[in-house]
Amino acid sequence: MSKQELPIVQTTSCCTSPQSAPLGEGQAVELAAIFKALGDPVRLRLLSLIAAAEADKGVCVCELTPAFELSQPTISHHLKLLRQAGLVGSERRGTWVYYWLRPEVTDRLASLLARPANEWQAEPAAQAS
Amino acid sequence: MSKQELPIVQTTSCCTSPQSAPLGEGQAVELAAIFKALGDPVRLRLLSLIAAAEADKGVCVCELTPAFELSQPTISHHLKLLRQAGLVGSERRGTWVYYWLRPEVTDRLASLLARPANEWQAEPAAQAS
DNA sequence: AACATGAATAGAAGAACGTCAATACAACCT
DNA sequence: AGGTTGTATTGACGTTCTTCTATTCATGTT
Repeated sequence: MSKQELPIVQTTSCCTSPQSAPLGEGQAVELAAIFKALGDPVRLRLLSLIAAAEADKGVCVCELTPAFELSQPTISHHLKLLRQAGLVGSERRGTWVYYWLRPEVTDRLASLLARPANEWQAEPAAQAS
Repeated sequence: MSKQELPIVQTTSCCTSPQSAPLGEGQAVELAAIFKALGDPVRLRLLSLIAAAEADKGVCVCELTPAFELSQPTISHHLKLLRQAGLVGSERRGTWVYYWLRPEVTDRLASLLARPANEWQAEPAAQAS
């Protein structure tokens, strides 16, 4: 049970099958899973709290849970979904577990949404300055 | 029944209640609704097809439906969700209905995701060039 | 006016989701 | 070793979502 799920996205994506259609089925499934993780108010607020922390430090779950009027298992569940989507990473430090943002993934989504008129195809992640 | 739903987002958002927390509850609900609309492979592909078209022309539903192995009502339903999220606009031209992208909304999401370490707060829409 | 075609709506069935209470696991501290 | 605190997992319940078939609405044509 100590299996750590792999993130859905590989930012170094090697295209699935760039046929003719823009955004192939495979990529659509992959991206939709990430957007679905963002499609909940609690998870969005969690992510914003996590993103607000210093990247290398991370945020303790013990700081996140009391920010919501939800049970601790519910918060834990949402954090798990964010992690499975690849949006955050997590690590245990002593008694506490810390979560941090993975900007590669959010950047990928941002670059995808930023130029919708252009290419929605596979994009080898943003190489922003 | 001829009521045209209003998009969820008003890009000229007048802040709900910028308290202390990053991304207030209200904004989280609002944004999550948009991300949820993106959280389905079919809708993502629909959006990419719509985005690929010339902005002022739009895409006919009659071109979108045969691109999927789904029933016509199902496609119609997904298009409705994209429209309710404010991601696309639609218009009837004679026998056919056309859909087009609303870049203001996708741009807003992009700018939100692009700088997660910075401010997730209310953002008066991107004022791109 | 009747008909044909494109698109939206209504209603239903099954799967997936969000939440909780209860429990299990992990690490620290006597 | 036993107890305490922080976090994750399990199982259940009600809601929401995706999809379908059947039907209705809208427009254009004969």
